[in-house]
Order: sequence, then C-alpha cells, then structure tokens
Amino acid sequence: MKLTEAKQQFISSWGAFGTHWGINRTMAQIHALLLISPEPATQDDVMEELDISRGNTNMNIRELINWGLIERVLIPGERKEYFTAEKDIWKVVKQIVKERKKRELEPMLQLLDKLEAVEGDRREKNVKTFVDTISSIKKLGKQADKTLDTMIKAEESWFINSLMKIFK
Amino acid sequence: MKLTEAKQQFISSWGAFGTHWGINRTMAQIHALLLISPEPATQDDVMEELDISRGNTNMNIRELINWGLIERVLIPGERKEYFTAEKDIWKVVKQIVKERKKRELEPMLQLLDKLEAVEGDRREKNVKTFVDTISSIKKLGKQADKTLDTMIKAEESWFINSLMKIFK
DNA sequence: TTTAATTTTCAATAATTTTTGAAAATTCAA
DNA sequence: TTGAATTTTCAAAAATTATTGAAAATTAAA
Repeated sequence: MKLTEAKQQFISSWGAFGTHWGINRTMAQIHALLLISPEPATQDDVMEELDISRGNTNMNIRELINWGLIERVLIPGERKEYFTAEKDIWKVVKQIVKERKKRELEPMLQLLDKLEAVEGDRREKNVKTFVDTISSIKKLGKQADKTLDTMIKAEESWFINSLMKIFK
Repeated sequence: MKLTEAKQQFISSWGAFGTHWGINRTMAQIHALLLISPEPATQDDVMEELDISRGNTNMNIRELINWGLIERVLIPGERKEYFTAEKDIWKVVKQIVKERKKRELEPMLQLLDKLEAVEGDRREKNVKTFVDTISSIKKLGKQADKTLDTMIKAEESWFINSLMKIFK
C-alpha cells in the first residue's frame, strides 16, 4: 500500500473509531492527521487535507485543544497559528481517560450517591431492587475511578509491566 | 427523594451516560428500567413506562439481547414474552467490554497491521512519522486487548483485589 | 385448520447533530 | 493608529440518527 492511501485509511478509520468514543468524526480525523504529520500544520492545511470548511476546522481544533490532545505551536516569523498533536500515545490515552472520567464517571457517581439515599422501606421489593442496583453500580464505579486515577499518574512502562505480571 | 423520582432520574441519566458509551439513549433507558425491575417486564410494560412506540421498543430490546445485556424469560402459562436484565453489574461490564472489543478494538488492530506494512523508505520523514505512530498505537492496542481478555475471564473479587494490591 | 394475540419490519417522519460560509472580531506588521 | 491577515462565531442548511405507527409476519390457543 502507498503512503497516501495508508494515510487516508488511517484518518478515515480513526474518525469512525472516534465516534464510538465520544469524539466526533471530524475531531478524530483532525487528530489523526496531526498525529501522522511530521511538522505542525495550520488551519488551512487541515481544511485542505480533509476538505472541510473553515468554521468546522476551527471549532474542532479548539475542541481538541480543550481535550488536551493537540496544542498551538508558535513558529518564529510566522503570522499563522500552527498545531501539533501529542505523539506519545500513552499520554494521549491518559489524557482521554482523565477527561472522560471528569465529564462522565464523576457526575454519575455523584448522582448514584444521591439516589442510594432514596426514601422507603428497604424490605419492600421495589425499593430493595433499586437500592441494590444503585449500590452495586456505585461500588464498581468507585473502584474504576480509583484505578483510573492511579493509571493517569502512571508511566507507560510501569503500567504495561505491572499488567503483564498480574494478568500473566 | 421518593422512589418514583429516583427511578426516573436513574433511567434518564443512565440513558445520557449510554450515549457516551456507544449505546443509544433509548437502549440504555430500557436497560436501566429492567435493571431496577424486581420482576421481568413485557414489551408493553416498557412502552408504557418509557412512553415510546412499539417499534422502537422492539428494536432496542432486540439490540440489548444482541449485546447480551438482557434476556427473554418464559413465564409458564403466559403468551407474552418477558425480559429481564442481568443484575450482576460485573457481568454487565464484562459483557460490554467483550462486545466493544470485538466490534471496535479488534478491527482497528487488524487495520493497523496492514497500515504498518506501508511501502516507502522509512528514512523519509513522512513515512517514518506514519509508521512510528501506527506502531505505537498498535503496541498499546495489543496490550489493551490482552488485558481486556484476562479481565473478561476474571471474577469480580479477584479483579478488585488484584487491582487494590497493585494500585495500592 | 382458523383466528386472535403478539412480534417484527420498515418507509415515512421527526429529532438531533454536524457542517457550512459569510460576517464579526481579533491580531499584528507597518 | 490603520488595514490586511487571520481567527472566531453562529444562524441556516445538510446530513445523520432515532422514532413512529401501521402493515406484515409469526405464534400458539381453540
């Protein structure tokens, strides 16, 4: 396969992959493009390469910056802004985990705390099933939260080595 | 908070949560409803409770069965079909991980294998950046794949205990 | 069988999300 | 300062995804 075709396939399937992970298609495609760009790129580069509008490019670049997946780069003597993606995939994964934990897991755990305190006689079947369900989700969720915290702080080599040992 | 209100909040936010996890809102809401139902429910029960159409209910129940999250239950002497959700949350998590691994991670890894074999001189900057990116994603992906395999086979207590030890 | 209950399908419609592009705002070199 | 280059915003349009509901298919009791 030629590089041009391989790049296109990567961008396209990274985009599709992203949609399953709470990131929209274009955002993931821009991320893919920057991941495989040896040099920082401008908004115009991205627009042209992916054939998307200026507004769309701008919004998604901003969103990628919010997610901490890409950053602005200053090129001395250049007026335009350049962007580059974090190339260390382990850092990328940690960053995504961190964001999603904050945006999704933590609010859910907060809600479960509230719901667990529902009124009513716990001997009543409906109440019992509800509280039991909430409690068990909360238990697993809290555990996941802690584990992810540790993972976010971890080094890649440490992480992989540990898991290799434990999960033989 | 009253049980009725708590139930509604749970269903509604489980639905919103689901949309971030590759499951559509209604599907996640039906799942939530069945999770907190002490008894198996019929399609009509679900329709009425969530105020959605018959077609919608049917399609999403079918999809939940495909995901292995709920199952048909036969009630002797009853003509209608009843459905019940797996209540063991650890099993639910394992089931979701298993499905998403099969649907998303594995196809991505297959693609990366193909893309890594791209033609061209690896000393050329564009080729090098591309291959390096693909390789590092692949490396982490393969590791995740193995880890998830082991997790899928694991008991909850074993999993939690192990992680507690490792991630102090 | 026949028939009524129940489930499934799917074209049409509705709702939601994404994208566009032109105007407004901002930035910076002169 | 000024004004051209660049970035940002956002209402309207397009694309995508979800939902409806009625008709068709299936099931099982009589």
